[in-house]
Amino acid sequence: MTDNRESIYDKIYKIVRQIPEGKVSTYGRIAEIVGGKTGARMVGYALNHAHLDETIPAHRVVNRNGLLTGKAHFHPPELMQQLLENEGFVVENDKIMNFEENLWPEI
DNA sequence: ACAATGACTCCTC
DNA sequence: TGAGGAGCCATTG
Repeated sequence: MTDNRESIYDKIYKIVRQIPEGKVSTYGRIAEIVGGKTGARMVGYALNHAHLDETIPAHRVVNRNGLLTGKAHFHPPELMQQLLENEGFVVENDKIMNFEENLWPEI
């Protein structure tokens, strides 16, 4: 927010935007990439503001279980699952089944 | 400055 | 196996 370096949100947005199509990532993973003291909660908090930016594929970010925890914040909530399924993901019971195979970044 | 909240994660029962 | 509580960092009132 302040002019101090890039806010953690800026970093998080950058990372999320770098997620290639057909891939997904987790909050904790992004937090690790961002480094610093940023925690998984901050990633989710940042994405909460991200919904204002269409360039941020927030639907590709799920919790470590692959569960669509943030689907309720979409317009409509089903949009998240739709987008994921549209990219070739198998979403069942609000959970991505093959997210581990398409997890990003590649370890 | 303090307390409360949140799209998380981990540990324990 | 499933449910509950604590820890975690940053933002907001």
